[in-house]
Amino acid sequence: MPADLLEGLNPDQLAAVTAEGSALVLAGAGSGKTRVLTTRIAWLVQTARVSPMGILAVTFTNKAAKEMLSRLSAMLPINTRGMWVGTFHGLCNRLLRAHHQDAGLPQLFQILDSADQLAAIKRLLKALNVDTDKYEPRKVQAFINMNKEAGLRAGRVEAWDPYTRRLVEFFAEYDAQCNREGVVDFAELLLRAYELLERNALLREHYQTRFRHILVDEFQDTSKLQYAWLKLLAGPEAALFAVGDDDQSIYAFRGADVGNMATFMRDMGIAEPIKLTQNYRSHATILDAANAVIAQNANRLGKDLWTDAGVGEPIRHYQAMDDREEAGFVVEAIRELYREGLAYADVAVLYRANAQSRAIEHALFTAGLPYRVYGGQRFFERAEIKHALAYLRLIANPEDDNAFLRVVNFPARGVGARTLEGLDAAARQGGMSLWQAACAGGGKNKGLAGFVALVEGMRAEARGLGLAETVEIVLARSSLIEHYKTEKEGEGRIENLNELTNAALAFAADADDQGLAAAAPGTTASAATADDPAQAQLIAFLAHAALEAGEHEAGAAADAVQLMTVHAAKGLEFHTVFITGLEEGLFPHENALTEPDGLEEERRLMYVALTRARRRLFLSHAQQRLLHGQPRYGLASRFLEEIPTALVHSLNLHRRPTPPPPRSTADWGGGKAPSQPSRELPHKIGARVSHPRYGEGVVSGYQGQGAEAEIRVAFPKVGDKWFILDYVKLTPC
DNA sequence: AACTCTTTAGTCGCG
DNA sequence: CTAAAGAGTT
Repeated sequence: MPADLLEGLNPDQLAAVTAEGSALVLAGAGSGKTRVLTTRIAWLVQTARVSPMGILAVTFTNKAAKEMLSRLSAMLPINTRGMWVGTFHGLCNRLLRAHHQDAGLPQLFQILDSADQLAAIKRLLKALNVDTDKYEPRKVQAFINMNKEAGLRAGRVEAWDPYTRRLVEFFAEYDAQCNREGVVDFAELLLRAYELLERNALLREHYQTRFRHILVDEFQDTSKLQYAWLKLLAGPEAALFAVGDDDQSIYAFRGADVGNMATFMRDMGIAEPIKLTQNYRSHATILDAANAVIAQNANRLGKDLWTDAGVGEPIRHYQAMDDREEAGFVVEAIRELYREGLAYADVAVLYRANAQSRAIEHALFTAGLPYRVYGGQRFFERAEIKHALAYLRLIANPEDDNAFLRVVNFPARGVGARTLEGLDAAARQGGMSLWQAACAGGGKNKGLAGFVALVEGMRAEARGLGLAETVEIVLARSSLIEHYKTEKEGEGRIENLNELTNAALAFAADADDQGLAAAAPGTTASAATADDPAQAQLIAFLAHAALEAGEHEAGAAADAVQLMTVHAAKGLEFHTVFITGLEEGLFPHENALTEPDGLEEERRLMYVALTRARRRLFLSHAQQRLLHGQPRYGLASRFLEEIPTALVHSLNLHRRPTPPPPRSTADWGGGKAPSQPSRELPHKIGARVSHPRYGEGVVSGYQGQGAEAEIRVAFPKVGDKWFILDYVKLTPC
C-alpha cells in the first residue's frame, strides 16, 4: 500500500513527502504542491508515524482546505476525523470556542467580518465625537488590523506623534467595545488564539504534545503573527512542514511576510529547502518567459522551472489602440479558439485591476459569449443576507449592538436618527446594550417597541427549533421579503434570501454528517455542551457565514470564459490565458511603485499570471485606456520587455508603429515619460463647452498644475464652477 | 422618515 | 465613469 502511495513521484517530491522532521519545500508553480502535501499526510498516517489526531494542516482558503480533505479521503481508507485541517482563522476559531473561558470570551462569541468591523469602528468614533475627516474610519480600521496582525495590542504600539497616539486610543477603545459586546474580528481571532497558547502553559503543552506534525500551505503568505502561532503550537518537538513559493508572494500589502521563509530555515536549522522545480502544467515557452521575468527580481531564494512537456507554441502579443480594441481582440481570439474546439471554460482573461473587467465584459456580452466574473460580492456579504443574519444574531444574542443597529429600522418602522440618539445616550449612561436600553425605555417610541416585540417573538418561536426553521421564521416575520418586493430589482435579493434557507439546510446536514465536531467550526466540545444545541448550531452557522463568505457561487458549472484579477487567479490553471492591460502604471501598477518592494511584488504578480497558462498565452496592452472616464496613455509594460523576444510573436506586424498619443492629459509614464511640459489647454478661454450635468457654459479660466489643474466654466444657470481637469468631461459645442 | 441630489474616491483582497 | 456615502430637501 505505501508503495502505491509514493508511486509516480519525482525524486524531489519523494524527498519532500518522506522528509523526517521539519522541512521547507520551495514548490514552484505547477510542481505538484498539493499532491505533495496530501501524500505526505497520507504517508505519515500509513507508516504509523502519527495518528490522524496528531496532524494539523493549515491552508489560506477554505477552498484549499476542502480540496485537501477530499483528496485525502480519496487516498486513504481511514477517516480524516480527528485531524485538524482548515484555515488559520477556522482553526483559531475552533481553538477559541473550545477554550473560550481561558481566552476570556463568552461561550457564544460572534465574529465580525470586515464590514461589521468597519461599522463598529464608525459607531465608536461617533460615540467619541471624533472628526471622521481627520480620522477616516477605514484608516482606523487598517491601523488596528495592521497592529493586531503584527501581534501588538494597543498598549504596545509605539506612537511618536499626536496623530498616532490618537489612533492608539481608538484601538484601545475599540477593543474595549468588542470585549463588552463579546465580538471578535478576524485579526482578533488570530491574536487571541496566539495569546491563549502563550499565556496558558497547560493548554500549550497539551496541544504541543498532541500535534506531532504541522503542515502549512502557501507559507510565503503567512504573516509574522501566524508564523509565531505556528511555532508556539509546534513547540520544540513537532515537525513543521512548510510549503511555499517566494516567487508567488503577492500579498505583502495585507501583511504577508516572505521573510518568514528565511526565518523558518534559521529557526529550524534547515540548510537547504527542498526545491520542486519540475513543472507539470505548462509548455517550455511559457516557463521560459516566466523564468526570465522573475529572474529580474533580486530578493529570491532562487529556482528555475523546467518541463519535459515540449516547447509548445509561441506567446502572442497584441498591441491595441485602446481598451475597447483590446477587448475586441480578446473576443475574436476566443471565438477562433472555440471554433478550434476549445471550451470557453478553458479560457481565462486576467487583468490587474477589477475596473478593467468592464470593457472586456462589454465586448463578451455584445458578442454573445458566455462569461463569468470572479470576485465581487460574495453571498454572505450581500446586504439582504447581512440583514437576515442580523436578525439571526439577535436571536442568538439580542445584546449584539452591531446587529441591532443594522436592522432596528430595516425594513423601515419609524425608528429614526433621533430615537437612536436617545437610545444610545441611555445605553451609555446605564452601561448597557442598546437592546437593554430599548427594553427599559420601552413604549416611548412605537417603532422601537414594535422592534423589541418582533425580535422577542422570533426568539420565542425559534426556541428549540432547528437552524433552517429558524431562518424561515426570520424570513417570515422580518418582512424583509415583502420589503424587497416593493423595490425594483429586488427579485435577485429575494432569491438570495430564499437561498439562505438552503444554505442553512446544507450546513445542518453537513454538521450531522460529520458528527458534532468536524464541520461546524464552532461546535467543539464546549459549544456542544451548551444548554441548547439549537443555539449552538445557530452560533456555528453565524461563524460559518463570517468565515466562509464565498462558496455560494451560482452558475459555476456552466461553460463560460473566466474573468478575474491576477490575484484571484493564483492557484488556478487554464489551457489558454489572456493577460491584458500590460501597461506601465497599470501593470506594474503606479501605486505599487511608491512602496519599497512594490516593483518586485508586481513582478511576482506577473510571474503568477504567466504560470497560469498550460498551453497558450496571449499578452496585450492598449495605448490608450479609459480610466475613471478619462483617457490615459500608457507605454508598454516593462514586463513585456523582460520576456525574451524569441518567445513572443507579435500580432501587430501588419500595423504601422502607431504615432505618439495626441495629448497627454495625465503624465504617467512610470518614470519613463519626458519631463512634463506645460500642459496644453484642452479648451480656450471663452470657448463654449457642454457639461453632462450642467449643460452649456463658457470656459472662464484655469488654475493649478499637473493633476490638480482645474478649469473654470461659467454656466448661465448655476454660475461659475471649478472642475478637476483630469476628470471633467467637457465637449466643445 | 424617506427621498433626491451632491460629493467623493477609485490596486490587489483571504478570513 | 460609477458606486456609495453624505448632505439637503420634502
